[in-house]
Amino acid sequence: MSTPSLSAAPSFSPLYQQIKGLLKASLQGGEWKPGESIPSEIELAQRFRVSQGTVRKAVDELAAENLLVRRQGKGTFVATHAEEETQYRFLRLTPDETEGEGPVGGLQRHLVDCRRLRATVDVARALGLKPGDPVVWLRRLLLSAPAQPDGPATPVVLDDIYLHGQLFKGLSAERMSAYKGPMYRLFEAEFGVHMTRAEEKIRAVAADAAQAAVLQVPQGAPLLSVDRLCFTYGDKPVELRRGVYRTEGHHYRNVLM
Amino acid sequence: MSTPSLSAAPSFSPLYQQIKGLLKASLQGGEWKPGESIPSEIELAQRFRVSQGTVRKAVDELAAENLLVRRQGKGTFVATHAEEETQYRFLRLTPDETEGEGPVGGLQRHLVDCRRLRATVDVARALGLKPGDPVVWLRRLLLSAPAQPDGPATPVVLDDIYLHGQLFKGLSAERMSAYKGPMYRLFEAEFGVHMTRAEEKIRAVAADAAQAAVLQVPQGAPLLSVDRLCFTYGDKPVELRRGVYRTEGHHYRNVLM
DNA sequence: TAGTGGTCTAGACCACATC
DNA sequence: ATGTGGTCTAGACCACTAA
Repeated sequence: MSTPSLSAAPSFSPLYQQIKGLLKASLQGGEWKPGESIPSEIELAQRFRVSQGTVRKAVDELAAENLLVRRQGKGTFVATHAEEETQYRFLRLTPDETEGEGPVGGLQRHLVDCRRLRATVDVARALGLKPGDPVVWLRRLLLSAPAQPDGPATPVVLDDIYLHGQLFKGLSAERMSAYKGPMYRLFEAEFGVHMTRAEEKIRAVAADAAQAAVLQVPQGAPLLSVDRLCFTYGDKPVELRRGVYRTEGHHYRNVLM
Repeated sequence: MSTPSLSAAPSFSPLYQQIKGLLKASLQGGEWKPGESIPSEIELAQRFRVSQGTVRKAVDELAAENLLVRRQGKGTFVATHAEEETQYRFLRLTPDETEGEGPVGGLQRHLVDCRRLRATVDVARALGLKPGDPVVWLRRLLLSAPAQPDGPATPVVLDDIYLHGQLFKGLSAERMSAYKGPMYRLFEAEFGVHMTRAEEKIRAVAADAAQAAVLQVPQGAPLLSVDRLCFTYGDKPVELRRGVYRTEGHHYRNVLM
């Protein structure tokens, strides 16, 4: 391989970046599903006619972006929301006393409502749709494990979730309730939509009457408002989530580097 | 170099990890100051008696952690809070209308107070001190640029800052006010303390009387409470910052991967 | 034992900044 | 022209996993 180059690659970027793009395209195209293994580095090197080191650098970056997961001795796998470690990858709410950095443990999920609606202007804009396009709307509640066993669980999160209507066609309250695992795992398993990345906008708001009733706080009590826009492969927005969090006993944790 | 190994390295970890540790130690020890360049990869490779590729991997990781900054053709530099790009590296508050992902621009800083105090129990615990140990306390206000030029600036952030007393001995209101640049740059320049990392705990709270007055909101209005613990080299905690943010017109932005 | 990812080396060449 | 980081290769060997 005297002059390494991809056969028909007009763009002028490093080889490993081009490989990375091809791998991303394969992920987006569904050549490898979440949880599956991708070909070994040697195979990929042969396929793309580059050295193993170049493939390695591409895979390294995709692993750093949490699109792939490397496991020594076993292979490289497509990231999924199925594993224990990544259950609540996007939920940054943590009990106050916890020292172990872990996310909130022992949450109960409760689906309040699920309907098919037409996108409002702001929802449409966030999801890249036109106003009036179909969306799926979910409302669900998260309750933290009770202090004593058999004690009452306290509600901590109320989420309003808007999903891209085309991608989540058959979603219903029944299918949601039947599923035991985390929501993003269900989205992968039932609709083939893997969430890769999210952006959140956080504000402090006063609880309105409805929120106050559900979260068992006085009306006007301060709540954390978390607007999350969640993307799948190709940075395509597919979920808008408006959550309000109770932050007595819990907090939103973040690390800055 | 037939059998690559560090002369006296009893631990059993990859070479590049050991190199990384040595580089970190040099940063912590002040061999290279923020903004300065470190030796070239070739020099480091000779010093540590490893190949350039091994040094490269160590430096890559330190650059990923924002401890070093690579500049092609120029060299590798110790990260600093002086550059434009990293001015407000740790401030995640953003104007609502902004599309460009940038942090809040055109902020006015106003120092309200500055005293030497004795650490309370919680401050001491956060900073790794004993209760009663000396700390420096700062209160400062951030005001966003006015809508119209010559219009009134609106207060958006009220920070209470507690600093490790030993490290910030000569800090005074005068020195703070005299300094034009960002606070973390002053800390580097005047006290040799570079902030490497921070952890934040975010809650929604109701404005008390004092906060309401300063931030020009009604008492009881919801505010974002941001508790930041900031670390220097060696993960040593040196600053505890309790901020309350107004979030009408601004929001705390976060990206989840 | 074979296959995977992980580490390390040595050397070539490219892109960028500076003199 | 020189020195820096950036890319790419080829090959050796190690560590882990599974059959």
